[in-house]
Amino acid sequence: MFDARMSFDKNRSAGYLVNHMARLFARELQARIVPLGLSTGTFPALLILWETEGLTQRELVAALDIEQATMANTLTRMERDGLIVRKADAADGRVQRIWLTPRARGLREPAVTAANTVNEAALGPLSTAERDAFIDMMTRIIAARGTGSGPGDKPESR
Amino acid sequence: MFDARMSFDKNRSAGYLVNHMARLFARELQARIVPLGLSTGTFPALLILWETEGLTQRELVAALDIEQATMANTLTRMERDGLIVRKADAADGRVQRIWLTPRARGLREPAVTAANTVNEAALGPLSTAERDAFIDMMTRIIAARGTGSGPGDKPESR
DNA sequence: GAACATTGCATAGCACGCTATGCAATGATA
DNA sequence: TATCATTGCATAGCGTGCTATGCAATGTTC
Repeated sequence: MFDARMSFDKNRSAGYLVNHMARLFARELQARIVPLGLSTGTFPALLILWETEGLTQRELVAALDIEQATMANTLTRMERDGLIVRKADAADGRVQRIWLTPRARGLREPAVTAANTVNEAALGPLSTAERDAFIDMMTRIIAARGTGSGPGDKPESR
Repeated sequence: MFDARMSFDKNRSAGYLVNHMARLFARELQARIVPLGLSTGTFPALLILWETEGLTQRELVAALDIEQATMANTLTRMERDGLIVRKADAADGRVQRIWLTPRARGLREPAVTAANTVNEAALGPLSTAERDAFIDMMTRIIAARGTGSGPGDKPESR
C-alpha cells in the first residue's frame, strides 16, 4: 500500500536543498573571512555599513530582514571585536547610531573579494545564462515572501 | 574613483540570496511543524529514519552532510523530546543505533504534508519548468561541493 | 501635563550549525 | 599480548538565528 502523502524525496525538496546549499555557502565564506577577523553574521551588516554609516539598528534590521534581537546581538559582537562603535543620537535618546571603525573600513576590499570568489566557485556548475536565471528565481522567491531586501519593498504598515 | 573590487550588490549575490531564502524556508517550516512538536533540525534526521530505522549516528551524518557533533546534539534533543531511542549495538560497544518512538512514526504524514506545503508555496512564483530547472541547478551546485547527499556519493577515502 | 501607546533597543533562553577536544571501544601490528 | 592507530560518539564553547519579554525614551490624547 503506497500512500502518496508519505513520499518525500529530500533531494527533490526545495527546502532541503536550499538549506544544504546555504550551509555549503556559509562554510566556504567562513573559511575565507575568518582570517580577516570576520564571520558570516557580521558580513551582511558590514555590506550595508560600507555603503552608509551612521544608520540606526532599526534601519539595519529593515535592510537585511533580520530580527531586531538578532541584530542587537550581532552588533554587540561587532563592537566587542572592534568593527563598529555605537554612538548616541543627539535628537532621540532611544537611538544608537552605528559607525565603522577604521579597521572595518579597511576590510571592505578583501571581504568583498572573498565573497565574490565563493560565489563564482559555487556557481561554477552553471552556465552564464543559468546563473542569471538562478539569481532571478531566488529574487522572485524572496520577493514573494520576504521583506526588506530590494527596491520593491512595501512601506511596511508598522 | 570607482574601484570595481568594492562593488558588491547583495541582491545579486548568490550567497546572500541563498542565505536569505534558507531563513525564509526555515521560518515557514518551523511555523508549520512546531505544532507537531518538531523543529527544523530534527526534520532531516526524521526523513532518513522514517525510511530506515536502526541506523548509527555515523550513518545519519553521512546521509545528511551534517557534522558529527551537530548530529549528536540533535539526537540528544530528539531523545529528550521522545522522538527517538538510542539502543546499544550488540556487536560493537561504541555504536548506538537509533530507533523511532511510536510518536515519531505517527508524525510522518503531517510533517511531510507540512514540508510539501511550504515547498509549493515558496516555489509559487516559478513556472513548472522553472521549478525543475531550479531544483536541478541546486542539485548540481551541491554535488560540485557537498558530500553525502545523493547517489553520486564518493566512497570517502576516510 | 498626566495617562496611555508606541518606538528603539537590550536581554534571556533556546535551536542548530560549526570547530576542537576527549575518551572508550575496537582493530591492527610488532 | 602489549602497543599503537582508528573509529564512534560525547562534550565544551561559540556564532547566528529565532521568540518572548522588559524598559526607557518618545509621541499622543484628553
